[in-house]
Amino acid sequence: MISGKFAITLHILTLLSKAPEDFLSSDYIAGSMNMNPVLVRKEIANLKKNHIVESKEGKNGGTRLLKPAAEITLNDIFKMTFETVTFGYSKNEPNPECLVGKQINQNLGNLYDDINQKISKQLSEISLLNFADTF
Amino acid sequence: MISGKFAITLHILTLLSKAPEDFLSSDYIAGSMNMNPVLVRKEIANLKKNHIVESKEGKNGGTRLLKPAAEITLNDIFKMTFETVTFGYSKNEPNPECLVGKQINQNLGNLYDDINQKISKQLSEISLLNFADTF
DNA sequence: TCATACTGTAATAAAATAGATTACAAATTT
DNA sequence: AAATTTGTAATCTATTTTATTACAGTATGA
Repeated sequence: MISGKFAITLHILTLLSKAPEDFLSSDYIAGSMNMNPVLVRKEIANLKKNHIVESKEGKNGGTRLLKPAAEITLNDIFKMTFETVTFGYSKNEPNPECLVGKQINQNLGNLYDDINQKISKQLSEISLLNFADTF
Repeated sequence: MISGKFAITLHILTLLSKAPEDFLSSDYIAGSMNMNPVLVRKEIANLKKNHIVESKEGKNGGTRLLKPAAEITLNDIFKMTFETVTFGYSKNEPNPECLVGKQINQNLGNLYDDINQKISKQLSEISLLNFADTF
């Protein structure tokens, strides 16, 4: 299983980018995604922490982008919703008596680092605007 | 969360590659990984389905590689343990009345396809032998 | 000013997935 | 024949993800 944070966040931002002046409510956004508004607000909290959006409380409140969609890359979104891509580690500590067990996590980490660099490069070449324009 | 299938399978194969003549038991392998032998046998079942290893039942039985470690790529392992890399989809069907909701999964899928191509290319350039040689 | 409509956030529950364990039949070796 | 190992099903436990409930705080505007 993989958490839907990236997909949810990108969905939120796509909606916001389509109406950059307006404050959209978490309820409206949740309606487009068919999910609970509280979860939307949680992802928005993360976006705020990263200075991508601002929110206004109270009646007619909601959330809007803090900067143009052209200046937000999918890599920015990736970084704030995943630490890294990994293909996983074994859950338990491997046996340190074993040559392979002793080093496997280090070597997997190196491999995953390389992959992440490539993914980040690719995602940094796509802006939110690029993505939103495909709708 | 992400399943450890890739990491577990790669660990198994690394061990097998270090003793390509011998049949290693699931119990021995599980010892190196500090995990349950039944789970090891399940991943081995997957490897057998993909003609990467063969097993022998009975006393002194176990598993060994069917082909040289140089001829197995990390992409082969990736393909048999993950369908694809995704950064996830929202769990629920999005709202088909919404322009964004209607298309989001398609557009995410396209993005993920592009990423998978790059990852596959990168992984196909690393053989099991290459990986095992770093131990 | 007061009802309304929002956000923010904590606490808890439910659902889904991953991993561990148990059990035992079948196969092979010695 | 005894011992060892795979193969696999069934079940249980742990962990993670998602949903829900609840409510305090804030802004709007009639």
